[in-house]
Amino acid sequence: MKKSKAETALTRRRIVETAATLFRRNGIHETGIAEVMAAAGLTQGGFYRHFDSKNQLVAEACSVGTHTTLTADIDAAACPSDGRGVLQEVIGRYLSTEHRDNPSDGCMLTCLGSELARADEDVRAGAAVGFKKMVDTIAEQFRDIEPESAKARAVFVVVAMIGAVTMSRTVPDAELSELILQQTREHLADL
Amino acid sequence: MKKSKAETALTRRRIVETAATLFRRNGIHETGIAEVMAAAGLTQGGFYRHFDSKNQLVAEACSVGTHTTLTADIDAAACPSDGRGVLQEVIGRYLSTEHRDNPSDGCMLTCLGSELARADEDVRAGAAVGFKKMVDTIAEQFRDIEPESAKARAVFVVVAMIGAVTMSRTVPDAELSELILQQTREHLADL
DNA sequence: TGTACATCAGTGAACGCGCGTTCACTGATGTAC
DNA sequence: TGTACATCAGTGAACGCGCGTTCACTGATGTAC
Repeated sequence: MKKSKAETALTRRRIVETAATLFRRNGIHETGIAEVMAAAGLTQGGFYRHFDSKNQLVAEACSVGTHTTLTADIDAAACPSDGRGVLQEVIGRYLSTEHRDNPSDGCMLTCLGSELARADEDVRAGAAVGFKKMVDTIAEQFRDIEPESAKARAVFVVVAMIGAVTMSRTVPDAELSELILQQTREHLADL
Repeated sequence: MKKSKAETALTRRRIVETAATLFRRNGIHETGIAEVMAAAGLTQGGFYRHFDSKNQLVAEACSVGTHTTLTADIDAAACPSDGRGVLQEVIGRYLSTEHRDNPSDGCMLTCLGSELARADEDVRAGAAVGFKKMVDTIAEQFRDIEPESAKARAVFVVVAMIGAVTMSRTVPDAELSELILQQTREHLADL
């Protein structure tokens, strides 16, 4: 059963990406090793050939999985279909009902926010890497102000978006959920 | 060992409040029945005399525990020490390092945000009650605009605050954590 | 180039622990007479 | 008011299940000669 190094690395990456998706969908604690491995087309026994512990997987999945979506969205938004700016497009996508309703394809920070806040420093450091990338990506769009101010403003935009999507997923009242997204879109557009 | 009705009700409330504190500190999944009961000065066996399941406790703890702190803070802020308005005072307290560093005394929505987003509808409904109270409390402070607009604005304020405190707890970088709180304070003050 | 051995990714079962839940039992209080 | 019984909050042990982790084993690939 020995695999080539390239194949092993590929398998490892597949496990991390599968885990990131499942963590987003069901949370870290609710996602078991066996479930991750099965979803990756493997059996649980093989897990420890790639990782020392579940916690190591969590840390990797968080640093890899946090920014992927936003980055992909930025790329897609780089040439927005309508006349709106890139920033509007990114904010609009993040605060969309699609993002709200599809956590497993979405932003990890929103899906795991409060779980990450209580996690090991390793895991939190991984999440922070993703957070900083999000901030930088947004900050780049504030071209008319100084870099320092742009970063500060981007920090606010990112945390407001995270809070908004989290709460829009929490309230069962559909109207209120919409209001949360819409209000956040409007207030952030005013910056 | 039979207790009077009043005593039983008191015990039940103590269990709910103890649970709310532990949930805030360690999360729902990480907090066991036995731990809650021990912290309330009881043994685990008695739990099911008061509740049908852990989930029922979670739902109650969320609806009770979500707004307590903010409400208490509003009351305390009703006569702010310095010249600032009540709104500034409330926002300042929510976005303080004290609140960030003491989750067990703080807002449940921030502590459990992403866990709540994936919870049963019962639990989410309980959390939504708390969320709406927070929004109403903030909206009352926007006296110069129409109630509808005030509510809409308050929704944004609340979700931004929740996102900010959650992320300020996540990033291990102390400077960035401060920046998150400070920027959110400033941007919300501008409303 | 061909052969023999070492490596190690992956398998599938088992272990051990924690946690939600159940249960037989206790004994103080409430209730019926 | 006093007595006998029923109730039920609380105890402490046990059950059963799921999950993280371990382990003996397999067999295809890499490596040494």
